[in-house]
Amino acid sequence: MSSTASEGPPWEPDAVSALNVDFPEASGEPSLARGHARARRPSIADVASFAGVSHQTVSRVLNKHPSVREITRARVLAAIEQLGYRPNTAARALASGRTKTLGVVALDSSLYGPVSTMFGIQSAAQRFGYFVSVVAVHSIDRVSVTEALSRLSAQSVDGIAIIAPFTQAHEALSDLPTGMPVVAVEGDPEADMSVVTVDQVEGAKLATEHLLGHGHETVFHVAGPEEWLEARARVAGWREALEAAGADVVPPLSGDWTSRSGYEAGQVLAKIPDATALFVANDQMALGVLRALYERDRRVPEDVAVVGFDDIDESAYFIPPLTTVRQDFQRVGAAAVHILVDQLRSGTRRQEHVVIEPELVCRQSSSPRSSPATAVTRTKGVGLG
Amino acid sequence: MSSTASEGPPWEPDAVSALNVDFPEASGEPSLARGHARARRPSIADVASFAGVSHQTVSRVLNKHPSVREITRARVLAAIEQLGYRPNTAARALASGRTKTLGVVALDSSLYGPVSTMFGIQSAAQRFGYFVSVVAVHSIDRVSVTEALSRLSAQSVDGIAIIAPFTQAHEALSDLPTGMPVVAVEGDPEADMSVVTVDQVEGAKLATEHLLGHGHETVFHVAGPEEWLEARARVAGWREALEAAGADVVPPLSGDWTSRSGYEAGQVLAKIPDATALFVANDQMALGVLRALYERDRRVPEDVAVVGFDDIDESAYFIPPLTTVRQDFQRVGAAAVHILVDQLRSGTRRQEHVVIEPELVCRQSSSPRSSPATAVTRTKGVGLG
DNA sequence: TATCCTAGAGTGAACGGTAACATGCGCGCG
DNA sequence: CGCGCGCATGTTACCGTTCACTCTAGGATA
Repeated sequence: MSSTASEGPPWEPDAVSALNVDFPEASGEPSLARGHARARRPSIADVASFAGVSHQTVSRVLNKHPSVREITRARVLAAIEQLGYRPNTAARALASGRTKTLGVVALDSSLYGPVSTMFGIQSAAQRFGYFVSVVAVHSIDRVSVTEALSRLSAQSVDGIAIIAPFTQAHEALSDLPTGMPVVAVEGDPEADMSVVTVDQVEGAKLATEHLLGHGHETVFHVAGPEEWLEARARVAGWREALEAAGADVVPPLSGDWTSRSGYEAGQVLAKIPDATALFVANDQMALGVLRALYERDRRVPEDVAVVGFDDIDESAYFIPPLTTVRQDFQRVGAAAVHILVDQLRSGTRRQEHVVIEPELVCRQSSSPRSSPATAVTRTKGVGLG
Repeated sequence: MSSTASEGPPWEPDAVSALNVDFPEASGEPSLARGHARARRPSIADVASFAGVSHQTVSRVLNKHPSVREITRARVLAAIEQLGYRPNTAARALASGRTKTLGVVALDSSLYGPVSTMFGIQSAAQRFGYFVSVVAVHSIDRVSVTEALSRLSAQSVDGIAIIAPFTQAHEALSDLPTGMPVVAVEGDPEADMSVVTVDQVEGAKLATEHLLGHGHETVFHVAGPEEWLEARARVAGWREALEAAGADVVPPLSGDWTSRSGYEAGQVLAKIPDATALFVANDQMALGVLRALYERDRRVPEDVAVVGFDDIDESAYFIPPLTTVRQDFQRVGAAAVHILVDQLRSGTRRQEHVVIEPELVCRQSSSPRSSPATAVTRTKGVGLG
């Protein structure tokens, strides 16, 4: 009768039913609890006998097998709805070997990049009907990563994403079962596995060229920890841009991503008269740098221009608002999931390298001071070159 | 013979074996991959026949059943080690009904508090041998939360923690199957379920009293969004402190936790000459406030004293360094997991309310300016009363 | 018209564990 | 000395799906 509703069972991630916010509150069918009937959850067999078909037919409907007559399909779906049936993931996993779960290895820190990436992965996975199981590691030594992978593999996840931008992480991956799809997020593009990265080199170039374009002789750099691939790539991009412009390359200072380390680097840089343009490898450190400059009465941007990296939410409200390089972590996460799902579907294990382009966001910290009101709201990359 | 090694199988979270970083690299037993033998993973039956016992005996060893002779136990463990056996979680879940997985409903944002809590939960869960499955929600309307719970319940997690500090979240919980242990993190202490909270009222009082102690007539407040219980509790604590001191209660402004909203509030407050002391409901907003005050040439702390809430990593490097209230999210997460695991073990569903005390961290933004060097490093709550 | 193929449906056996019950054996007790 | 009890172990039945077959009817093909 009312065949206008979306096809397929209600728990499936389905673009149509996702939009269908038509919530029949008054309906007799309770959403999660079976209400008064304290019996066990209905199984596929219950559905089968209720619909008058074999359990296998129900299974076929559930898995969208083509050779099921439309009328039968409808009867089964009706039975499913009636009984409030939900498939048992454990049983499904046992029988099929697939868990519909992706594992994520994430660094146990509130760093903006990793966290945003994790949520990006989570939301993309959800769209594809996958669960996400997170294992956090305190540090990315090989032992920790191996142990994390071991946990995930014990849980027999279908695929693994590692947000652990270290070379060591790649080594640990080598002793994973070979069948398991893996993607390294912000990993080494040279590694022999699928990788999703933001083009850090390009981002660093954008930042450096932007500063050079304002007439600075050269650009000083506060780098991230050497173990981080991102930190290295940003150094490389910065160096390339300087060399291309024939500018001096002053050895970079290096921090550990924290505001504290940025502050310390800033204290050094504030004493160098020539340091009129700074490219800082992330926004947190840039905050520390700004503070150090402020304490030494070096005005930003008049005396020193500063550019950060990441575009954290707060950077538009630093003093002064920070010019920075934005990375679209949502897309990074989505790309990672795409790769895993593709490999899962096709069964192939080809290596894919997705590169996402960053974007320069110009604010006051790198340009002659303009009126505050406009400067604060103007966050899109308005070229000043 | 060599009974000095840790008891029990190697994958178990075991304090002893966790410390045992004695990594026999040269051992013939591959850690994850079965190496050349491309056969399927060994099952409990393989272990049983290898050890010359029944599969049930193996199961008993795995589950630490008491009545297994020591010698048998050793034989089984040896077989397990030999074959590199790892239990199949899906099969275990199917047979036992328990998945050893905790579900976490988290807000899809990089807000410091929720993220830190999530990692706190993750690491505590890991200690207890539980996996963590995360479902992110974009907002905490009832529909989103219900859907998130539905996903977790489909995955048949053993227990659920909700980091969603809204009253609506509680409503959604009501249609969960009644058997499922649930804990609300930063939830409503009045709700009829287990709750872990930081004492927000107390934290707000600390902040307010601190400011009053510096001789300010009254304290203005920039609150968080009204839907957030934490925001409300902070308002309540602030109000209580003011009333206890007989100070005026000026209606609070309210923001949405972002620096932007703090900036907007700050623009208003900067115009009010009486506003010499501000308590801002989180550090991000405080950043925006500081910036607005800076633009209007209101000096902090000389003209206006500011106190934030959360103690994010960056707040020590704001201009000036921010006095704020620290919450120990690691402990919050641990407490939440404790409650769930307790309920799981005992089978009871008693309500527990754990309250964690916050701590005031004094920095320059609220006190007469001292020398920068000491002020930056002094982060512990040094009373200035 | 006899034969083959295919769509649609059913049957029984995995999948890898846990749980309940059965068995054998040594030992204390009336 | 027979009985019952508890320990150590084995046997068998699930748990809820998917998978590899089988079966059947009807249409195309020769």
